[in-house]
Amino acid sequence: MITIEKLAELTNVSKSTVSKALNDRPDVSPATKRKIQKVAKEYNFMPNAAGKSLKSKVTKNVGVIFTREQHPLSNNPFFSRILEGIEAELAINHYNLVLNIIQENSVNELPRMIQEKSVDGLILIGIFNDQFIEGVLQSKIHVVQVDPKRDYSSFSQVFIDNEHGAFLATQYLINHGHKNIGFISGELNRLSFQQRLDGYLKALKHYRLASDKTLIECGGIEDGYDQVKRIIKRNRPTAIFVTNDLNALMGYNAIHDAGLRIPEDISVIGFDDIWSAKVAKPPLTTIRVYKEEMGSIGVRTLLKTINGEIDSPVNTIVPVRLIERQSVSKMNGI
Amino acid sequence: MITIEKLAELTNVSKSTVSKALNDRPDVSPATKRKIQKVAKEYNFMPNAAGKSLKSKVTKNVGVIFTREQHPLSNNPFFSRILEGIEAELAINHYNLVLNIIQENSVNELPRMIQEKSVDGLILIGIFNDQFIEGVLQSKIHVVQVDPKRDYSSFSQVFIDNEHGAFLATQYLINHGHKNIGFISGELNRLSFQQRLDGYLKALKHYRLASDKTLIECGGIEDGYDQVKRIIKRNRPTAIFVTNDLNALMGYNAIHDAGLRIPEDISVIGFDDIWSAKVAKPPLTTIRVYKEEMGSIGVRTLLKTINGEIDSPVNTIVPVRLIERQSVSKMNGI
DNA sequence: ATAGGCATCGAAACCGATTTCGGGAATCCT
DNA sequence: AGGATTCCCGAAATCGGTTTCGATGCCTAT
Repeated sequence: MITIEKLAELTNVSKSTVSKALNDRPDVSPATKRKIQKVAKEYNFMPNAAGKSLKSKVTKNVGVIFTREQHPLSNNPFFSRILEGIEAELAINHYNLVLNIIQENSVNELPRMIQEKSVDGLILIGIFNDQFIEGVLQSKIHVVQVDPKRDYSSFSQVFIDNEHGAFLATQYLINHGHKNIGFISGELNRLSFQQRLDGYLKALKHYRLASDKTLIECGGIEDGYDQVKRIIKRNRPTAIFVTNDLNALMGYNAIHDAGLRIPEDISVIGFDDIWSAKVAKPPLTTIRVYKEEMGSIGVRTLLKTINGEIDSPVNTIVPVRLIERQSVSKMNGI
Repeated sequence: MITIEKLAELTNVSKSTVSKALNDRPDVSPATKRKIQKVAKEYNFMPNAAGKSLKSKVTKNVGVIFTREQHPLSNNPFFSRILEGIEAELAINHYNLVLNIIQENSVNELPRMIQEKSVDGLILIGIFNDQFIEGVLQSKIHVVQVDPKRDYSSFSQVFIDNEHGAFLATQYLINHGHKNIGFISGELNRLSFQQRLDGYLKALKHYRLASDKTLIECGGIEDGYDQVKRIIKRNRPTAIFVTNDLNALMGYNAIHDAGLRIPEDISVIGFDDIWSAKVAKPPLTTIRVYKEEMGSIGVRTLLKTINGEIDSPVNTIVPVRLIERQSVSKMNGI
């Protein structure tokens, strides 16, 4: 492998001049600049990463940290989509992506890449304990949080428009004549679920429907099957808004097992628009979340703060959209 | 951030001694070793990655490269599972994971991480063109290929036991009384599909059933819906072996649209065991592939070759298992 | 002709680690 | 006691870049 030193010999200049030529610095004559760049290309020269970052303090790496709960992350359909968005955006900006997956509430030390100073910035997705956040904060590294489960005001954040999405979903059910609408979600201490509940309640209020606590099922062991089962037994709704597709599809089975049909007996609407939603029987009407875009936006704002174009945290909200399929029916008279 | 130089001042020794103490070299007295390590822990010292790898030539990074076709990789349910397996195994071995996703047949240059010498080894998943392979080869970097689509004999490889899995699936259908068994797969130039076809044919031969070309549908635009549709129209089988779950589930819809029931009219068996297979209606009987394990094995053999414990390529085949669910029925008389 | 200014280049320091090698002190052997 | 080992330790070189700053040569203005 060729080094800058060898290039200097080949072109009969000093290695400082080579460095300056390759970085297009002003104090090199256009002629020698061209000469050096030509030879560099010829020999397929690429500066050694370690040498470069040792002095310059920039690594051109960004760390991406996901947290998982018990279950493998792969079950989270957001994971790969967001990751792919992040990867693509980093690639076109010539940054490397260093991936880390950590246990949600493991109190282990900071990832090595932070302590070793081998990343210029960090993208966080998931739930992090205070100790972790504290450590990141005092490492002075640039951070943006994607789809935060709590409000981390010290970082730039990329949000899903949860409230609006939930509003759309609920509104859609209402417009189809449903008045008895169930709501199912995970723990409300996850920001996104709280916001989706807010959107649901807002839509009910807007259309002057009473909200009913027996129609709402949040948290506990988040299992669409059991949640749907309970809500059907307690107060038979004509439609259920399950705030993520994974549980909506598990809810499908609960509905079938109760001897009911979708959407004739019960309508279901989801949130996320994962792949399985499309091939489910019946295909699930849901709120689409632009996952790749979230990753891409996260990267773009991170790079801006790395480059000093942003000095204080900025929050951005990415829109959602209702995808109409076949899991919602019109009620009588509509 | 504290450096080795500062540590030297704090402990009143030279920085060479500090380095040796922290790396547990023999020529430092136990006493000073303890002293230095204590202070290092106290100040939370972590050696700078760039400085370390510049001289020592080891980066403690491994590159992971996936290829994708047109579709986003996220649609490939193997992606996240294998990746997660890789991540976990790298993490416990204190390696960083640098992720790259490239277009399947883009002739672009080698990923920067290779040219910059910022990884100690490479894990490849997918299809790579010859130019790429050539580049990797002459970069002298250590490589292992996971689930290869062709036989890259110059690298260590981790295979799925495709042939045996296909044999198991076909055998299972035969044991349930099916004689007219369809086979659907992607292009046979993908090694895994060829091997699955081999297993299918082997099982037919073993049970003395004739194979029938009109029952076999490989490649083209790989779309389970159309493939199943065609095969049903051409030669109505009582069971179909679709060699990946994704297409098997799309095939479900084709069967339904033809007015047929699963498994009463047509049995279906898949391959891969993706998440959706479990929640489909009916739940899909399939061959489980241990995806995390493949990633983990890939990493382990890579690290072994990095450490010089392996000098020539080694292939490992990871077993599969039949997961019995409800998409296959017994034929009359069984 | 001389001073000042500008463009171009290179020597050397530097970044933070590892590693080599030589020297001094302590210990061993006869 | 004297020589040979062994044990510890540090000075300095090294890895591959970047950056500072001074030197040189040429051009211009006076």
